[in-house]
Amino acid sequence: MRNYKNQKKILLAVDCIIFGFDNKNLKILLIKRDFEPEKGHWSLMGGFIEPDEAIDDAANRILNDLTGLDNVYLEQLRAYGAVDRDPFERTISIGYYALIPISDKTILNKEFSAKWFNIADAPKLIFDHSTMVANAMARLRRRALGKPIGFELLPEKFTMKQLQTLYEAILGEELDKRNFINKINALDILLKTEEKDMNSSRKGSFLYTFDEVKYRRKVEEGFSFKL
Amino acid sequence: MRNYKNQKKILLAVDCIIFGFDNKNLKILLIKRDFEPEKGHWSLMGGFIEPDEAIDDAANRILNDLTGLDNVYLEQLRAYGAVDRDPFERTISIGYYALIPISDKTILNKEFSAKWFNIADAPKLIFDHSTMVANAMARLRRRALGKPIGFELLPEKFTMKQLQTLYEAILGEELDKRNFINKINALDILLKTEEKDMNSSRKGSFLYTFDEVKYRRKVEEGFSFKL
DNA sequence: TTTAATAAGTGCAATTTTAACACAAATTAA
DNA sequence: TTAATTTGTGTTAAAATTGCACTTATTAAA
Repeated sequence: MRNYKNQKKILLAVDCIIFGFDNKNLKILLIKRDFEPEKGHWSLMGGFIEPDEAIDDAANRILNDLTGLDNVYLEQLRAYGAVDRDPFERTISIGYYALIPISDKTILNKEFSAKWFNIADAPKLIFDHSTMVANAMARLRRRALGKPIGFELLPEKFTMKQLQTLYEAILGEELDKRNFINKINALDILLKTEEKDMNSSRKGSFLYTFDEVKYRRKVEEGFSFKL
Repeated sequence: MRNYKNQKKILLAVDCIIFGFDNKNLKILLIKRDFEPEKGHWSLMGGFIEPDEAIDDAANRILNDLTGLDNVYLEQLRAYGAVDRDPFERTISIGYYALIPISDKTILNKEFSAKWFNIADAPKLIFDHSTMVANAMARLRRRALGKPIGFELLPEKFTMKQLQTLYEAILGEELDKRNFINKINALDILLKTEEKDMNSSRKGSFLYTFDEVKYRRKVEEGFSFKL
């Protein structure tokens, strides 16, 4: 240290762990890398940070490049900086995890040959990307226990079952239906609509939406959820 | 993205939030910056990352530069990357927080004019360093609720009172003595020695040490502490 | 039209965890 | 000998969590 002169600069990248939920499983969006090294292998979506670009902006840009989406839920995980993590050239990467809905409306940029994978079925990833995914999963799990989750991952209207399945997918364990409903209701963030979803059962199940104001308030406050 | 050519490199730094405990208050170690910009102002200890150096190694090196200590508890916080966070030159910084004992044996490198401050009394810091400290505090608080803490911050032998005071300093609230002792004992990580510390009271209070094996096991396992 | 099948919807009791609380014991300085 | 100080110790009430089973609505099939 002492001053800025003679300090060497380093390549800086962002890699995005993009989570989605298909009403059944938690998934991640991976791309097939089209340049060396590791060309043709599965990878997180990533890109380099420009000198005049905030890290958060770079993450948003990179995510938009792939999905066309803006205003996505995006949160920094941490920096990954082993010297040889990228064998081609020293690159430090900052991991971000994103939550997006899996929707027909979202058109993925063809250029990247992206594909959704169930977390459990994900292929081997390049570099330290598998570590990033594992870290992101742990982070998402912690987040689900301390703040409401689902707004970013579920369709606008959803059934109680879907919400429970989402929690189960994130936490990796089965939850008791009655206890789950009691706890979610205690949070007071849901609005029950008059509508029923008739696809899942003969009886049909009521659709809910999030009360966005209350939801956001709970996100701020946080809580300690024992599901 | 697409390839590595024409990608611009960026200056990368590490800044350390160094926590200590003087048996009374939680403190942070700050330095007086001796170069521009912001020369003469209080700052976190920091330095640049070398091209052939892992980020973790850089953090250890920088901490060692100031304290002479090795094998310090050091954990990455996150990366700070606003474009103008350092007005002199675009620099992305990765924050690390460290836990070290405040001891007479530790000789601080004079060159940095370092000084311990109570968290509450800390001066205004340069750049976004105050944000880093706030983030580190929040992280430390969360850590204290999920894993044992104290091994890195307390002297080898300590009283129950000291441990409680440490928790109170980290959590920022007073704790009930009896409940605290019950919970700590339930963790089963302490060894009671025969010795008493006679400084704090006429009666004297028993000294404890950590059972390092059990302590480390609990660090791995984690728990959910409601103090 | 009746019956069978399916998932939705609903509450309570037992257990565990957490929170609140006060006084006696040991020691030394006055 | 007395006063002052901090240590050390359990119980009880309240709150949170867990485990558990039957009825309802509806449609597809018989």
